[in-house]
Amino acid sequence: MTETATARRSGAASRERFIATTARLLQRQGYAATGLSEIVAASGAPKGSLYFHFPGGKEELAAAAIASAGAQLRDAIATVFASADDVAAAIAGLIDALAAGLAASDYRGGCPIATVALERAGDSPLLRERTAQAFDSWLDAIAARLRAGGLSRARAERRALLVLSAIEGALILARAGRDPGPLQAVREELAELLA
Amino acid sequence: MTETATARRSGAASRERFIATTARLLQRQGYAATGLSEIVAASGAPKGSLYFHFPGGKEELAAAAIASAGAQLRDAIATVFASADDVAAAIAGLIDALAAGLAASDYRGGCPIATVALERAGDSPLLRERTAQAFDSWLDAIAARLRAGGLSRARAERRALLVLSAIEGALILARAGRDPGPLQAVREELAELLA
DNA sequence: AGTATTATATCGACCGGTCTAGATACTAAT
DNA sequence: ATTAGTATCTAGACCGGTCGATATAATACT
Repeated sequence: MTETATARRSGAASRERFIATTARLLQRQGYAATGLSEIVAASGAPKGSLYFHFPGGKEELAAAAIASAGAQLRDAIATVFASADDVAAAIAGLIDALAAGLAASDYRGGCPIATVALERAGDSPLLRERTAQAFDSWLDAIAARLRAGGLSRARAERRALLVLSAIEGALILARAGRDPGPLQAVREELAELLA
Repeated sequence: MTETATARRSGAASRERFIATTARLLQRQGYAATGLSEIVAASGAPKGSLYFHFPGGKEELAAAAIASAGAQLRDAIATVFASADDVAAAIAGLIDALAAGLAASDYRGGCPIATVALERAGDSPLLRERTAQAFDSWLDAIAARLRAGGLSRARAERRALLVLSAIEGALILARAGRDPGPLQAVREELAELLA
């Protein structure tokens, strides 16, 4: 209840470092391939600290990392959308930003949560739920922009599903092929559809 | 070169069993979470046999499983397409078949190779290449159908990328949400676009 | 006899997780 | 204002279990 200030500040800092490190590793290699030792080493902290901040172990840490990465991308989507004139430009801008990030990571980045979603959806209800929530938050952002562009609520939600699905799929294809082509194709096809 | 017949037949049979078992496990839990012990146990074979058939170990076995699953889905796509009157019906039929398979697996199935593609694209050139080849073979099948529907080669290839991307993405969203909604939305939106 | 295949035992390395000890910093009583 | 007390957080050793991989022997077939 009565919480000490400075002790918590330092503690919260290393907690955030754990989350950020984990999010990056999960994005690149998924859940099962990311060991706690690797997380601890990359965070520059001992293993005991990790289990102080995340008593639930790897799963709780991953859940926090997924939530963090989900919120971060949701904000990034909102930022891109805010500086776009029309719906087509908004989607194109989002895809371009994702394509740039993917290439910058030498095709190791991609969606920050898709890998974990696929790996753990069947076995971890917690992670399944967290990934689903992140996807939903992105869908909400896209659908809101589509509604602002004149679509009805139902149509906007349906179309947002197409847009996000196409982007997620294109990120997979681009990563497997080490080629931004799929993202460009999706951008152009969606531009036609949205026009 | 001179290969014995019956010994190889029995050997080839267990080789196929390894591949089929591995393909199923990779689809459901990915590469890193699937142990060789699990594969061996599910195959009903000893571990020594596995390393006789796949001296390259886990990676070679996974590559064979990916190739097998890729060819199998390519054939399934061709089958669905063959019994569809127009392009829109062909795509809708494919999505319906995938949605049915996903629900039948209690949302554990999905794309047989996407998880491995995301997990290992950055670390295993062999698996990256194999997953990319499988995606390409599906793209070819879809593009061929689109060309038969009247599109030019370039437009068909671009649109096939959108179609496959949207399907792959919808499979992720559906799995994370345990809900066929994303697949249905993509089917309906694509039907409009293709009409 | 000779090769192909199976079968099992075992390897070192690393897995996620737990434990205890110690350092740090804020609280509260005097 | 000092200091004893307490909660927070760090630190690293350590656990049983499982990982992918290998070695060697036995079996089946030509």
